[in-house]
Amino acid sequence: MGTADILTRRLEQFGPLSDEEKQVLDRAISQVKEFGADQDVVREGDRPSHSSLILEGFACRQKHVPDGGRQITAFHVPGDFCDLHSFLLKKMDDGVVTLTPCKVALVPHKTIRQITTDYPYLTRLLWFTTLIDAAVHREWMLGMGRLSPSARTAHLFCELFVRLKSVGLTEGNAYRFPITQAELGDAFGLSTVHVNRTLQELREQRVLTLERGILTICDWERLQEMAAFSPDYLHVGQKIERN
Amino acid sequence: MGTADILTRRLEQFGPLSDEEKQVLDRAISQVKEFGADQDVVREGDRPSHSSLILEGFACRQKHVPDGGRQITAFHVPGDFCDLHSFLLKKMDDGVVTLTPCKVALVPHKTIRQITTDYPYLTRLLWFTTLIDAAVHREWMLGMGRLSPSARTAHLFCELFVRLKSVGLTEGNAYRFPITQAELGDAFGLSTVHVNRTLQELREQRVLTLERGILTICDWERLQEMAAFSPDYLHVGQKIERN
DNA sequence: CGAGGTCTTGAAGACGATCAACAAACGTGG
DNA sequence: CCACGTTTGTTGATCGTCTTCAAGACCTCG
Repeated sequence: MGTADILTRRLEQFGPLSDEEKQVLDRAISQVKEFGADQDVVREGDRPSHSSLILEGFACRQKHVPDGGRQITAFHVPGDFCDLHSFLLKKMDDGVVTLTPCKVALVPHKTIRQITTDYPYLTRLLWFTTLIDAAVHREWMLGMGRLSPSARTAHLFCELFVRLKSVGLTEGNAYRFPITQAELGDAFGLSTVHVNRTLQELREQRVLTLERGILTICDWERLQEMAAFSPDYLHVGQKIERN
Repeated sequence: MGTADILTRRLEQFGPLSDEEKQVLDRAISQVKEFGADQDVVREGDRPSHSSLILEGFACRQKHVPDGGRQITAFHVPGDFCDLHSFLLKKMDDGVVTLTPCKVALVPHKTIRQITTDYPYLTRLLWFTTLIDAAVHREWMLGMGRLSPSARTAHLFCELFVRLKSVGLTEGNAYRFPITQAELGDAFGLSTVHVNRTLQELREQRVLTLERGILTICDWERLQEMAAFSPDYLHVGQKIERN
């Protein structure tokens, strides 16, 4: 097993893989690329010839708005195939940007195409991961449209806890959270100032602490409750049948 | 050709279909169901055994919020496979509700599974449509997070014009728009009152009229400009290669 | 013609944005 | 290891936007 280790582990969450399938995934990676923080992995409007799998670090997807601002549409953590959609969509409607230094594996679209022809089960697994992305989008829409800023913030912390735990990147009830308040604002549709005040509110309620890039959940039950969070939409541990 | 006509026409937009593939799609429909307005097609939390294709009428997808409200996450028009994602996601994270009386075709998940095994090209086309759904979600997030209410509203009118045109449901620069202001509010994350005032603003600017459920675009250029609309994300007319 | 839903209007108040200034943390090089 | 500069986080005050509540007008369909 090479660098595809994290990809096989991620997909195995959703169903067992044969040795052959694991090899196919391992060989699918053509290259591993390193990025610094705040660098473009793929730009909005690009037509990439490969998709990117995050091996290490945090990244996000974003769309620009005419006046110079941006909307962050997703956060990505190791194991995420952050632009798998470009395999079929061709032209990127959003861009991928690193939030921290990242190690990224590249998988040529040609290889993915071959997988869709020869490995229907792997295809369903890959399709499945893009459907989860869409489910996360919907949950974010709910947050932006109908939840209070504090609920929205609490919700993100819940979501990331579940997602990071599923790839082994939590320590107890804490995890690394290297996202700045300005970036949170761009994700929530709030000003940086308001994000700051919202975080203070969560701290005052003693449901979490956030110091030096480490987020610690003090009261998981109450955090979920404040966020109206249910992990169902993340589909962790759901199995796709092989046949 | 039977009721799958609209499905083949929709998918043919994205690449040619062989006679065999058309037949497969035609036979995939197990049943056609009629719904009145404001009826559940699939409920949030359901585990349906089939997916629904809208043949006639308008529908939406929605998520409930604890306090009794809802967030509409998508509008659906004829030709849309509104819950294709339930094929792999199993448990619905959102619900499908009709906005007007609808005719809906049901396609068993078992049949879709078979297609993913035997027809890789059809599979890619179907996957593609779910990726467009996700791209629309992202565009809505941009609207909710970063666009003014009037831009958001203008954007929806642009989007629906392009989508309805692609299935032949526009007449000149007008189309049927049976969505109430309360429903728009649930989609935009705005109060009904504010939606009303926003529509007045658009009318005063003479870019559109909306009377008796007919939306007429008076100034397409300016409407797009106000909305920062570019149809790219809808990928109409993009072709998927067969091999 | 009447009833229910939808649209419209006004006024009050809550909420979040913006601006500006300062504090704290971080990292980089001396 | 400390000094310094830059980025990130924090605070207060003001202003505009959107919500809420409540009432009335307008459709539309039986």
